[in-house]
Order: sequence, then structure tokens, then C-alpha cells
Amino acid sequence: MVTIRDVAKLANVSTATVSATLNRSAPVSPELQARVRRAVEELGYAPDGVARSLKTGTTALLGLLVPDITNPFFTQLVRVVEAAAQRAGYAVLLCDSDEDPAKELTYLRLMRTHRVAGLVWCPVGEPGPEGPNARTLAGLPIVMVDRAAPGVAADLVVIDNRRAGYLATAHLLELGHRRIGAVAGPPHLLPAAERLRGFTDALRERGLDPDAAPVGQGAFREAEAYASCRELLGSEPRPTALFVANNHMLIGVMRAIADLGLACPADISVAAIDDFPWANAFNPRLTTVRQPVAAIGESALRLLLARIAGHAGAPVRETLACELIVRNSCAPIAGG
Amino acid sequence: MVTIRDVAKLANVSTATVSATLNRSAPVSPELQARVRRAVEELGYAPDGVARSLKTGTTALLGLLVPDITNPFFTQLVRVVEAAAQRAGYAVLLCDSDEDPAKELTYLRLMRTHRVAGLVWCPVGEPGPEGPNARTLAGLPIVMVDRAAPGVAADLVVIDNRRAGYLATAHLLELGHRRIGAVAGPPHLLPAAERLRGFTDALRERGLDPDAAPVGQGAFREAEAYASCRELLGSEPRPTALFVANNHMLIGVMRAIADLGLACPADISVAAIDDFPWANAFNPRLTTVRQPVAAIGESALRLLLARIAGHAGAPVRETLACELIVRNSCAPIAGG
DNA sequence: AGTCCGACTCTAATCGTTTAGTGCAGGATT
DNA sequence: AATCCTGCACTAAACGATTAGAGTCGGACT
Repeated sequence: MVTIRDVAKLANVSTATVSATLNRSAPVSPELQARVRRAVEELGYAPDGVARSLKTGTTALLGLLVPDITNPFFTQLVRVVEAAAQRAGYAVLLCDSDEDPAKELTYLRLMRTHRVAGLVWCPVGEPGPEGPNARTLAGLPIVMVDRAAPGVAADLVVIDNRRAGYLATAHLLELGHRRIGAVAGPPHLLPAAERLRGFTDALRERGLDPDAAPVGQGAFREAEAYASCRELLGSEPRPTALFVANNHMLIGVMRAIADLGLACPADISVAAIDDFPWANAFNPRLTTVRQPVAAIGESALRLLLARIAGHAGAPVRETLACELIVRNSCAPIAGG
Repeated sequence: MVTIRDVAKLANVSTATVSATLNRSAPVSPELQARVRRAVEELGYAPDGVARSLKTGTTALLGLLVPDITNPFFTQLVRVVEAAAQRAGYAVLLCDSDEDPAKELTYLRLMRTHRVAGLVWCPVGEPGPEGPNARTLAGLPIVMVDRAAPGVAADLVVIDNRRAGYLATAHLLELGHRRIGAVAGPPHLLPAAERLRGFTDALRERGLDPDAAPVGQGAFREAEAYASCRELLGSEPRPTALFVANNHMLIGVMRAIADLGLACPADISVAAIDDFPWANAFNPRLTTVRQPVAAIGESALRLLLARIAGHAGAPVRETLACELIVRNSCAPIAGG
């Protein structure tokens, strides 16, 4: 390893001068600057970020902790955060908690060990037996995204999930559907609960009884949704439309519909939350509520960088709007 | 920040004893161990990974550099590598070069600065004006995945792309198709070239002239494939089947087919390389060649960990087999 | 009794930077 | 002429861990 000392020796200056030259942190005469740069070039010297971090107490590292990177929402978020972090001069330490509270805690510790400058965190909803205690998180700038960890006071960026649920359901109602089933997420997760609330809001607004609506609840996963959907579509009278609470579940639902020999949207209309790159290539093209992932990521990073820069004050909650993308998976009700 | 000194003071021992206790690196009497652990608990001490890294010269960090994280292949790879790294006690520093050689070089430097213990690297094929020179990479254990960087001697894990192209094409040929178009990737990328070679292999094997086959080449992207596909399907006589070289391109192709008012597989059969989670939920379900992403990731990490452990020797090249997944996007040729 | 050994424990150097504090030379100011 | 800046450059002390190497203290052996 070639160190700053080697450079200093070759350039016949002190290490302080090398450091000052490279970081422009103090004035250095043009002549010495030239000598230093020549030596750096000759030796192929690159400063050791670890040593620098130890001395300065900061790293150019941002943590990003997501519960499931295969979910396109988080995939896109990773991309956006990574790009924004790069622009701000940070690299990203990516961890996937896999929806597992124990792994999550391990990773939170790891973030601290690696001294990340800040953390973008999409918490697993369910706190484990010994949830992330305040001490693990103390002093670390954090922005939570999509979900809120219970008992953690940090900035939060979410979409208006209730409205998202409302938008999708209202669309189905406008097309004349009255018997609408819901494939909902796990009740303990904020987004799932809120989306379902939006669903019932819409029903109630049209004078329908939400309690009479067939609702299946389960994890935000394909298998659960598949089972849930088959059950819903087996009930009598069969729903004419389905509200689906997230992208993974939508896959399960579409599979179930196909396996039951039904056609979408002819036999059953489907509207879901979470747009994703392939939604527009499906047959039928899927009507979804799109989350502004780019805006979410940008907001999160903006808030986080402000906190890193020392911005104090009470935790901020930013709620972003989402948008209904009408495609072809919802049809007016037959004979409606 | 609470340091090892604070713990030592509270436990009334030396820092060496604290370190020995925590790392089990030297025998410590039960009594002192207890005192140390109590102090650690009381203070909520967590060792500083940065300081440790500086002293030991190693980090528990693995770099992962991919060209496009929105590509499901790389998304899955990220997941697999992240999980495997976690099992091996490493965290992952994720960077997305965005298919940009300049960004790639920046990130390679960053990996060195952060002193990653090793690097899993899916290179951008095209070397920039001043490609990643040997010095930037010197001494860093590297495993390349999917693509080979020109001029870099490092282990390489790839699939048998030629056979993948062959498998998909042979399937179409067996269904009776004779006029088969190819939506191929950029010729300078190894996987793209090899896959196209497998395509021509299959044609030749059946006595067809590969030069007569309509081939569109472009970046591994949706837009390019969309345009390419429209052109191919506009030619006379229209191909009855399409070979598509990657997942992004497949999306473009399916969109183009839909926009042209054609039905798949009734009017046109499609077989593609790269399976992805949604392929089975499309309508029609997509026939693809699946890459063993899990095996690829595991192999890459196995090789990398061996190199980190000091394993010397010439670069290894591992070629993994892939598998044709027959679904519903290919039909026997009408009247065939 | 004297020596040696094993089992702990401690002191202090070290990793590669950054940076406060000090020194120094030469020109401007009184 | 003495003093004071000002602008560079240097020395040396951190940062928080790990780890040689040295010291200590009983008990076992000769």
C-alpha cells in the first residue's frame, strides 16, 4: 500500500502539505503543489478512506435498508437513492432485511459499525422481541420510507396510501362495479391498513356496506394473494372486480385468474396499487395506482442530507400524492 | 461516542482485555469477562468498524458493481449476492454504473477508497477512453459476472450464452417455424454476441441460411427492442416467430406486438432469454431461457471468498448451464 | 529454597489520515 | 530599527481499535 508518507517523501515535503494539496484545505505554493501532484501520479497514490474516516469521524457512506429488494417498488427506490447519493458524493451500503425483524436489527447494528453518515430505512413493520432499541439508533440521522417503525422518531416519507386505495376503488365503482373484492395486505403494516381504509372509504361514499365486501388479508406476497384470490373468486356471488393492495399480490391475482380460466377484464376487472415497468406490457395492460418513486427517493435523500448537515428540529412527515394510471384491466360491468 | 477506553475504565481493566474478551482472541478470566460484558451492556458499546479496519487492514465490505439494477437479472443477482455475503459476514456496497464507463471508473476508484475486501463486478462492456487501468484494480480480489472486461485478468462467472440462444431458437424451429426474426443485443457485449451465435447455430443445424434471417441489433433496452420489433414485423414475408435476446428487450417486443394488433402466440411466437418473476404471469405466459441466477451468485461469491482468503492461481472461468422454460408464448406454426 | 512455567493482564506502538499549533522568512508598518 | 503581519511549511498529536511484547503471580518441580 502506498501511503501519504511515501508521497511526502518522494515530493520532499511533509505529509501535511500533501494533505493540504489534495484536499485544498490550506494554501500551498504552486511549486510544492506541482511536486506533490507529480509524486501522486508517479506512485498511483489514492488516499485511504478508512483512515480518513477514522480521523474525521464521518464516512461517505449512506445506509439503505429495505425489506425486499425484489419488490419493484424497492428496486426502483434503490436505483433512485443510489443515483441521488452518488450525486451528493455518497456511496450506498445496501441491506435487505428480507422482512425479518432479527435480520433488520443485525443490519441496523452493522450500519452503526460501519459508521454510515445516514440511513434510509424502510422498516419491517413488525418489531421483533427486542425491536431496534433507541440506543442502536442514537445519533444516527435517519429517514424512514414507506413504513414507520413503531417508537422511532425520525423523518418519514410516505405516499397517501389511503387516497391510493380510494382512487383504485373509485375507478372500479365508476365503471359500475358493485361487488368488489379486496386482496389486502397484512393489517399491521401501515400502508396495507391505509390502503384498505381507502377501499372502504370509496365503498361507503357510494352507499355500499364495506363490511359486506369480500376481503382477503395476507402478507404482501404472491402466494398469499394467489390463495386469497382463488377463495374470493370462489365465493357467491362472485365479485366482478378486484382491488389489489400491492405489486407482488397483483402477480398472484393474475395467476389465479388465469388458472381459474377467467378472462380479465371480460370476466373480472382488476385495479391495483403499485405501478411497475412491466404493468404496461401485460395482457391486459394493468390499471394501477403509481407511486412517485423518484420523488420519494429524492425527498428522502433531501431530508437525510439536511439532517446530516446538522438540521435539528422535530421529525418531518412528508406525504406524496399518487396517480391512477388507467389501462385495460378494468372494464365497465357487463350490462351495466 | 463510547469507545473501548470507556468500557475499559468502567470495567477497571485494560483496553487489551476488552478487545480480547469481545473477539475471543486471547484467554480472559471469567471474572474479567463478566465485568467487561457488564460494562459493554451498560454503555451500549459497539466497536467502531472504521478503526478496526484501519488497524487490521481489512473491511467486512464487499463491492457489487452492476450496470443496471432495474434489469431483473441484476436485481436477482443483487439479492443473491447480498444474502450470500451476509452469510459470510460481509456487507455489500452497491453501485450502479448505469452502463456508463465513466461512472464505472469512478465507482471502481470508490471501491478502492473504501477498501472493500473484494468486488463482484458486472462490467460495462465498452471500455471508456481511459478504461479501468490495472493500477486501480491492483491487488483487489475481483470476480466478474455475466460480462468480461477487456484486459482484466480475474475470475469470471458466465452462463453458456451460446447454448441459451440455441435452446430458444431450436424450440421455435421444432414447432415448425422457419422464418424466425432475432431481436439481438449490442454486438460488442459478449452475452449478446454469443446468444446471437447460438441463434445462427440452430438455424444452420436445420439447413437454414442464417444470413437470410431478419436480425435487429440494438442496446439491451426496451425502446430499442420496440423499434427493432416493429421493423422486423413490418418486413415481408413477416416472421412467424421471434427470438429475443434479453428481458428488457422482451418487454419492448411484447409492447410492439400488442401495438401492431397482433396476437401472441396465434400470430407470432416469442421465445426469449432471461426469465423473470413476472414471465409466468404474463398473458401469454412467456417461454424463456432461465439463467441460474442463484447459482451464478453463489459461484461468484465462492470464488471471491477464496481469492480473499489468499487463493492464488490463474483466473478461473466458470460457465453455467441454463434451462428452457416452456410456457405459452410459442405455438406450432399454423397449418404446420 | 530456588527456578520455571502457564495463565492472565497490562503497556504502548501501530494502522494512514487530518489538523491544531508552531516556526520561519520576508515585506509592510510604525 | 523594532515590530507586526502574512503566507507557507512543518511537527506531532489525535481518531479508536488491535496486538506484540513485557510484566505479574501462584503453583509445580527439582
